[in-house]
Amino acid sequence: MNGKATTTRTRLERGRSALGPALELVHTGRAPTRAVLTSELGVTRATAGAVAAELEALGLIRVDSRPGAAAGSQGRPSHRLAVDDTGPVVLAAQVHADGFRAALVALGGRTVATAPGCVTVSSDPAQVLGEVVAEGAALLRESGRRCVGAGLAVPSAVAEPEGTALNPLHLAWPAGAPVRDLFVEQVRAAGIEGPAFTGNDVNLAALAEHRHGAGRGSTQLLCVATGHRGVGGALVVDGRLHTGSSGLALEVGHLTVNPEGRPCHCGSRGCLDVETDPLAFLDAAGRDPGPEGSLLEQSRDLLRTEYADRSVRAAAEELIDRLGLGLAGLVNILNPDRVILGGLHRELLDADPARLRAVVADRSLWGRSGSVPILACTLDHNSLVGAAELAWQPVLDDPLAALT
Amino acid sequence: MNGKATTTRTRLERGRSALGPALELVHTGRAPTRAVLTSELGVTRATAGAVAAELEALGLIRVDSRPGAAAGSQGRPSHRLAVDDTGPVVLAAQVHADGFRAALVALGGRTVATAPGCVTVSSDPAQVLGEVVAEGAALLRESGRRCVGAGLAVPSAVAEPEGTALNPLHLAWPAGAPVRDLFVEQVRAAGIEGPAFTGNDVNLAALAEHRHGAGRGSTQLLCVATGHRGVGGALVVDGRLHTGSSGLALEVGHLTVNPEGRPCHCGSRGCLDVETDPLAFLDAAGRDPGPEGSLLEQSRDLLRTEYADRSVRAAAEELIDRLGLGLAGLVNILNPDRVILGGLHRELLDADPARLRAVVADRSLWGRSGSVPILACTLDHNSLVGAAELAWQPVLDDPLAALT
DNA sequence: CGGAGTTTGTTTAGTATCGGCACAAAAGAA
DNA sequence: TTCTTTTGTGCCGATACTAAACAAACTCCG
Repeated sequence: MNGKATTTRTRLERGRSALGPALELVHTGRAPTRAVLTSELGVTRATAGAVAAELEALGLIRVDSRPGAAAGSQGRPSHRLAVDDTGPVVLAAQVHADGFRAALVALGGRTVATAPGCVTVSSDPAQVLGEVVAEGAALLRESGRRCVGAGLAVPSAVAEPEGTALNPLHLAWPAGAPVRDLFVEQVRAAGIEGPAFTGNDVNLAALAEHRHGAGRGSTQLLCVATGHRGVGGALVVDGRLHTGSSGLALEVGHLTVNPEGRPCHCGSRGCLDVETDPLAFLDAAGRDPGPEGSLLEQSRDLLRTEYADRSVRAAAEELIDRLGLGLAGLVNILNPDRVILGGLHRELLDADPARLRAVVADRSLWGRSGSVPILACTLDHNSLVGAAELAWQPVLDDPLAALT
Repeated sequence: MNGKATTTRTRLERGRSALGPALELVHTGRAPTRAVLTSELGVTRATAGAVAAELEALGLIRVDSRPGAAAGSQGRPSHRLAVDDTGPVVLAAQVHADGFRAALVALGGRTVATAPGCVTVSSDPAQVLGEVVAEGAALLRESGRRCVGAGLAVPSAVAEPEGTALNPLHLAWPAGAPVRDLFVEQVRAAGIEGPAFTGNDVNLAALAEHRHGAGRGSTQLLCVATGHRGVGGALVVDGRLHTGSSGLALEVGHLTVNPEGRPCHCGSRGCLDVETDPLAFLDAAGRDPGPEGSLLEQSRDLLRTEYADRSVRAAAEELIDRLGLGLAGLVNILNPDRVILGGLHRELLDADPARLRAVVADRSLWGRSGSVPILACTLDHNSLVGAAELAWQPVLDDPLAALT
């Protein structure tokens, strides 16, 4: 079978071209069987069989030819496809306002090991990245797995192609810190194999939700989220992040949603950033930020336990109206087929979904684009999973080239 | 050579895969010689030669092997490539507030025949489209050329996949008119060969500018224009129109650029639509729209001949500031690498480029994304050329399949 | 229980689209 | 003229498929 030990000249350069798409289908759960793989790829059964066999030989997927559960329909049951649990992993890392976290993530977005994370954050990016990579390296040693890449999520816009963090506001890092180079450096220093990538956390969360969460099947996915301070946005078009020409697309924080609103550091007033983040919510509800828990946690607790309180409810409705205005503007410009909200925005959606949807529909230009589904994100640690997606991407693009 | 009269089973289905990219390179002028084609395609000289020969055999391009002008460098001079002037054409049609126009457009965006157009516009879309298609059919008969498709530009958002005009405001057409189907019907009735497509005029103008005008080489091109009433936007990403999930992306007219501004039919105030279009300019300059010429022509005359007038200059500066605010919002969300302005916006840019660039830079989040080049469009009738691009697209995607 | 029908996997043969290589052709430079 | 540089062309083989026939594994129905 596939005596492929012959001359592999062009194989190494271009690979089997259906290999990448096939792996992506299995990776995202869209090809549970070989028969589905055949139709999704639009190739013959012979080709799909060869591709699946080659991916299995690479240790990336498992082809289960045993009968298994009845398929439900008649005809010969199809071989089941699944990512290989014992295959290679990538190192995923995330830095946020309250600490950092490292994890090993297998194909399919499955987290196979997580370090507890840390709550002390230094103002020196190199030190923080060194610590998080060290945790990842420890996980790798324990697991004994092969590592094929690393990804890092940071709460800041990351300029391409330089890989610099332009506004790491709540990390106390210097603006313009070369996070990508620093991360690559630390990964190399720790002896971890494979390429290393860096991206904005909301962008990566959107990527993760598109592949493994509430965004599956969407072709134009808009994601908006707020974690601690400020608001992030992301757009996934046909399965790829829309990063703009220099990685700065979807910086939605300075859409005006309240002309007489709070002053913003950008010089304007009533920006989405300062009108719909957790601090704005606590402020609108007349609460002072307490010492316990992050701003997001305090806001979430308030929304979930004291929603009956008049001031809490009024604050929620005010934020929902502002958020809806911003979303409507984005919907008019981007025309997504799905919107996913994260962080506090997800909590606001849960609190009063009808109100948010009504505001968006009212301010959208046409009924249909205004009736775009607005959903809550569904993955835990979606930025972390998204960082792993970044690292997996070369493998998904060309498995043969990436693993040799 | 290439005795290709054998079995053409898969050829008909998939075509030579480098054929489309090669034709696109010649079409957009990025492959003036066969040597450049070789490097641009990233294939061997042998492959590029075969591809060029096949495109010549199809009657799409001409390969000029005569010495010609000295190449400037040493070595054997490369064969020159050009689109075939005598090859097939597409029918391009445009409907706007002041009339309609039909033309025949060859590869390379060259208009080979134009009908004078008409100034009377009926409120019945079928009648207008029938007349413009009839003019196109007459041009075709005169020219004796082969027609491989037709494209139509309309001043309205066109919903996909239905092909309906959602807001044909200044045509007095009913909202939701099925323009795509009507156009296809008229094209079929006139006996014109090939598929027929319909698109928004600003979208198509952006496509044309990207391929043949000021947008060449851009990977993320933002285009904003205003012709008569209202403002249109378009985004071309990696050479393809970004239409959103249902064709409604880049409907930028209702960005708020002046919270205390003019009321807009959308229910809000100070929208880009009503703050930066020709009517807004005439209003700001204290002039009543006259009976002679379109609003755009009147505005242009005023700007070019009476810019010294205090009221005209003040009006221009007011509109520039509003437009800059809107552009800055779009730049923050889309992060384009180039911005092209059309219609009155182009005139405003010409009137005071420094002011407009300063406003955009000031309201953009980071210096670099704010310093995006802002240029005037360079093509005459760019919507018409864009409509032709739409019709050429199947040929550019797969020349063999499209011509058989 | 057993055949018919259905769906999927596998084998074999064939082919389109390239890459690699050697050589020829057309220019400038020495 | 001769050498060097650059480009075009013919030939061979490899890759990644398709097509078609056959085999396998299940359901359905009598």
